[in-house]
Parts: sequence; structure tokens; C-alpha cells
Amino acid sequence: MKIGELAAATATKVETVRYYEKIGLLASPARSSANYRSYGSEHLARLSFIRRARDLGFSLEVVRELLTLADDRTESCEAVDGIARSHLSEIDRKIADLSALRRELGRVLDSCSCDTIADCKIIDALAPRR
Amino acid sequence: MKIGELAAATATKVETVRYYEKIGLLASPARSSANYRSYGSEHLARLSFIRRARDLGFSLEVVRELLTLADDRTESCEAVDGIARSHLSEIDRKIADLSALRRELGRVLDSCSCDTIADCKIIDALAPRR
DNA sequence: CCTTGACCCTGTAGTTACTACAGGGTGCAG
DNA sequence: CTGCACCCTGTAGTAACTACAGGGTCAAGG
Repeated sequence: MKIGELAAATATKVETVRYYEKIGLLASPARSSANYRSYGSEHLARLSFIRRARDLGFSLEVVRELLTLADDRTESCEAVDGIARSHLSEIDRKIADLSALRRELGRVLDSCSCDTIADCKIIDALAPRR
Repeated sequence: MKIGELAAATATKVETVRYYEKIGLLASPARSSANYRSYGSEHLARLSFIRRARDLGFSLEVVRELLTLADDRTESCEAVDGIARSHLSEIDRKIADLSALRRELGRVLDSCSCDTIADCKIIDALAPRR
């Protein structure tokens, strides 16, 4: 399997695959006679895992941890559970932050009757004179 | 007003103030005899505006636009309104994305009875075997 | 008078997770 | 044999800062 095929199979860009290899997230594959990277099914599984974790919003650093944990199949999955839970609460925090932001921006927008900048409530709201 | 005071007054780091100057967002102030930056109230107002817009999630590029618009006080504030509205819908999109993520991660978490990695549903969910 | 500490200066490099070249080599279809 | 799509390496760019390194300045205390 060449890099382009692997990339296509995992909806990843070729450059990203090489990037993952460079930072040590994806093992370096064998090379063909022409020095082309030659991937096997283990690489496909690994990259699929990485992409899925990324899609769920895990950082590369955390993905690295998850990969290490996933490799030790006798270990308790408590650690995995903890990582996932803390990620979940981080997402909840982000949603709350964005919702607060949304409310405030909505309020700013509602206040503007929109004639000229001189009496634009949006600009006023941004530069509160006092 | 020295840079430290300006920074404190706007809850900004000193380095960030210098950064804003370097990228042309904040005008270069006069210098004291010791080559210290010396800010006036116009800088304070400007930086307050920038920080407030940043707090509302506007990118520096958009803040730049808003500053230009804010300076021309005879202009219609239609453009400002448009920027704010498109930013609002972007926030809505982000909230929706995060909510979907949250649902999926929650589903993954719920599925795990947490014994060993070998039968950890979280790891399974990340690496769907097929 | 001297020193100590808090501030200020410039310039560069690091952060995250890629993405985009530049400048070259390889493999195959027509 | 000549395109063209693909592959290679290495470097630089993105957003918005943040963190030094290596220096200068200023006011207060001893």
C-alpha cells in the first residue's frame, strides 16, 4: 500500500501521514526499491485509530497516550476512561463558553438600529466609553 | 503611561501589547528618554476595543476591519452588522459541532464497563475492527 | 555610593496540527 | 519517449500569542 492509498483509505492528506510519521505517531513503514513508503494493514489500523480519536477532538498528545494504553491489552482501562471523561468535561466547558459568548454577541447585535457608525451600538458595545 | 500599566489596565500581557504594535494593530506610542513606550488615553481606548472584540471571539484580522470601520464614523454600520452576524452564525456552527461531538463521546463512554483494555469499549470505539 | 529588584528594551524561537511549496525522482499509459 | 500522476526530502507558513536570552533603567534601602 502506497502513501496515497493509505491516505485515501483514512480520509487523510498525504502530508499529514508523513507528518504523523515524523512526530513518531505512526511507525515508519518499509520502503520499496524506489524509496516509496510501503504500508501494511497494521498501519491502516493505527492511522484509523488516530483519525477517529482526532475526530473526537483528542489532541495529538492525548492520542499518543491512548495508543500506548491501547497496546497494553492486559492493563485496566481506568486510565482510558479517565482521559475520555476529562475530555468530555473540557468539551462541556467549551460549549458553555461559546454559549455565553453567543448570548453576549446576540445582545450586542440586537441593540443596534444600524444607521451610521456614529451611533452604531455594536461599535459602542465594543468600545465602552466611561 | 508605561507598557506595564497599560497592560494591567486592559488585562493584557506586556508581550501581547508589543505584539499588537508589531503587527500594526496598535499605533506605536511616543518613547521616553529611556526608550520606554509612553501611552496615552487613545491607546488605552484602542487596546480596550481590541481586547473586548477578542473576548467576543473575533479574529485579529476581523478586529482590524472593525477598527477601520469604527474610525469612519460617518459610514453606515451595515458592514459592522454583517461582520457580527456572520460571526454569530460561526459560533452557532461551532456549538452545534461540539454538541454533536459531546453526544458521540458520551455514547462511547457509556458503552464501557471498564475491566481490562482487551475488552475496553472505548478503545474498541476508537479502532472499529471490521 | 552601591546594590537589589522590578520594570523596560530588542530579537528570536517555541507552541498546535497541520498545509504548502520548491525542487527533485519514479512508474506507467499512449 | 513523453506526459502525467504519483512519490521523495526539507523548509516555511498559518493564528495568536508566549517565553526566553541578553541586555538597559530606575527608585529605594543599606
